[in-house]
Amino acid sequence: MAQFWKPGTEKPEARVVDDEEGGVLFLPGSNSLSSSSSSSGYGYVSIEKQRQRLPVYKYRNAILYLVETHATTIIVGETGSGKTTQIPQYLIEAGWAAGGRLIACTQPRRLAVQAVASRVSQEMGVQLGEQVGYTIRFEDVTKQDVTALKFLTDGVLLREMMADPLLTKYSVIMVDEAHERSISTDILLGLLKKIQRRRPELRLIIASATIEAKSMADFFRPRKKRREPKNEEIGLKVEPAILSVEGRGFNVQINFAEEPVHDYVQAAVSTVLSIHERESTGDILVFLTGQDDIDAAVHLLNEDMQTNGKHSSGLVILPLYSGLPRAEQELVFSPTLRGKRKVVISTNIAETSLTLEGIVYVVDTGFSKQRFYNPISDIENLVVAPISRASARQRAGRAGRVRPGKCYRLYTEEYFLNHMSNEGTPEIQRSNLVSCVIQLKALGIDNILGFDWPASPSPEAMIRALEVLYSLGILDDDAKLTSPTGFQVAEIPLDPMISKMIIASSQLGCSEEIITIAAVLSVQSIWISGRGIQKDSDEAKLRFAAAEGDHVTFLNVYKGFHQSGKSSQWCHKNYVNYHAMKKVLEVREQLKRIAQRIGLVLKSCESDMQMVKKAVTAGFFANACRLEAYSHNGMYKTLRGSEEVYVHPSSVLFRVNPKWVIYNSLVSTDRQYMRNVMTIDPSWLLEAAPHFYKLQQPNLLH
DNA sequence: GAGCACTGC
Repeated sequence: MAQFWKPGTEKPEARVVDDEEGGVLFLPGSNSLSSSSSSSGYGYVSIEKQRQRLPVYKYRNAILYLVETHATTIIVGETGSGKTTQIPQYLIEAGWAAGGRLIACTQPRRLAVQAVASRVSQEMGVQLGEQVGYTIRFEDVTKQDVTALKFLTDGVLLREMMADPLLTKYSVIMVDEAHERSISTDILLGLLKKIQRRRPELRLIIASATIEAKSMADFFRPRKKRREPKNEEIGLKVEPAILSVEGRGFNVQINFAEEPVHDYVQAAVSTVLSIHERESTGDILVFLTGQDDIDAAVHLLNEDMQTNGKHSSGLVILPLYSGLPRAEQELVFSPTLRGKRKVVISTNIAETSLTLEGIVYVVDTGFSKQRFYNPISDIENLVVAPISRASARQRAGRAGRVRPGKCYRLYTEEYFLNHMSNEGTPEIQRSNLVSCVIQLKALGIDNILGFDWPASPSPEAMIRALEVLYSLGILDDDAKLTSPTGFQVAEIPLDPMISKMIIASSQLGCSEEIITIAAVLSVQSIWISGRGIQKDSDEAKLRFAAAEGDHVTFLNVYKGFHQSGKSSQWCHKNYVNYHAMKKVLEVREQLKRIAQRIGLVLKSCESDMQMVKKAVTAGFFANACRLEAYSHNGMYKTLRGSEEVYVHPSSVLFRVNPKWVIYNSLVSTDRQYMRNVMTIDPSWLLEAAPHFYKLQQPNLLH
């Protein structure tokens, strides 16, 4: 059997080990770290002890061995295993950051990056931003030549590849939460596999919470034809290694519905009441699909408390979704008072992004809202759809964080076993691909259809993305990035249609204004909304409303905000979201820096809104619509696909219904609503995209 | 007169 080096400060030597089993090594609890050797005080020992109690600790040597001897190591670790905070430290201790090299650990979310980096720097007893640092958009807390371990979002690592396509400064890259299969994780995995061929010494660690490790291993296993002789030469195994680390969650008892449930909101409410009546103390977490469902459930529970107080007294009912104002969101983290039971009614935000302590009961309706993309109509839709078994397990796990818990699934076991999919569809197969195609093109990957994806998007979606980018003048006849437009668009971290609008504004002399509009469009909403203040906020909005539509209205709001000295009171008074405006300022500054770097002209057109509108049209001509001549209910048809659409009631052009408009995006509910709408002169469409309109349908614009 | 699951550069 293999011999192991003593963990310590020296980098382990590469060694070839007889391993007939084929790469998978499982080695529980046989090693010990000489922990006392470097203890320098009580606090340090205590942290060291804590570290050793984590389940991942007993795999320390096994993990280091696998990383040393395998190009790719896949680690399946349940929540609480400690993999995210410990493995990067093991790598440092083993010398992977020696000689000025860097260790990277990616996360899908900004908050996770900050939290983990801060935790790890504490454990190592170093100042955050020195040896341990992090990088997220707008924030680079690292120090050149000092930082050895860097946490970052996978999106930031993708951006870094544009400057350094082989990521040469990294010796090990750990991709965490790979099971979530976000678009940027999937692109990153595809690219890292490519990098491995050019940089055989690079080590990858793919960390995932679910057992789909096998399909991940299949992905990273090189095709038989082109075996990697280079790797074999340096004693590296190309076969990915897989290692499982148990978690530290408590047992969760699963209860299924006996019969299929018809009204899941009502069923969720009854389940909460019966838990409250029959079960011992402990908070309840309910998973619903969206704001509508959640408000309805909150209402039903409150009603019950009033009419039937006996059953529901002592319940503290708290909604939770991302659109909720920050202060209300934070209520879910406040400790439960004695004799009270907290009921958090949440969207999927509590499945991954937020972790609630004290949850003992989970009610899982089996549904969530998911994005789907139709490449034929080029429309993204948000639909309520059944979750996957992996999601259901994740939801149930939320009940076992503090003590053994219970999960109530509002669907039958038969349904769970025979009708739920094992894993959800990866995001890349449910999305518009324009941004992702641009990123790959910018990295010199021209054959998009032949790219080795962890999960391939449909050819229809890829072709549609190529068409859209061609019509925007970003790709040429050979599907290569155009110069300079295509290369400039790739540098701007926004949807290509918005980037195109910015580039056009540089030529039209209104880039200051357009960059403001781009920044506003990239935040969720700059308005404060909510029940009870609707009328007031609508009235406030009218103070800024421009006849040209929402885009120019945004300019008015920004101007007012700027003149007020960026005051939060001004925002409050005008029903404008102060946090959103601060984000607008940040994005705006970043866009200005990028614009200057790629040679755009920063210039204001003062009050010439015609230029602003032409620039918007240059990016969004494909979203042009005409009011139906005999329509009395404000029905529009898109010029491109004759889809029936309406102005969204939140738009300043609602009920104004000008004949010609373009929109920024569509939301589909019972109708398709255009969000962020602007009036246009139809002749601009031919000007902006002659090939797109004139050639297609010559009589369209009359 | 309606609504935005969740991220990210």
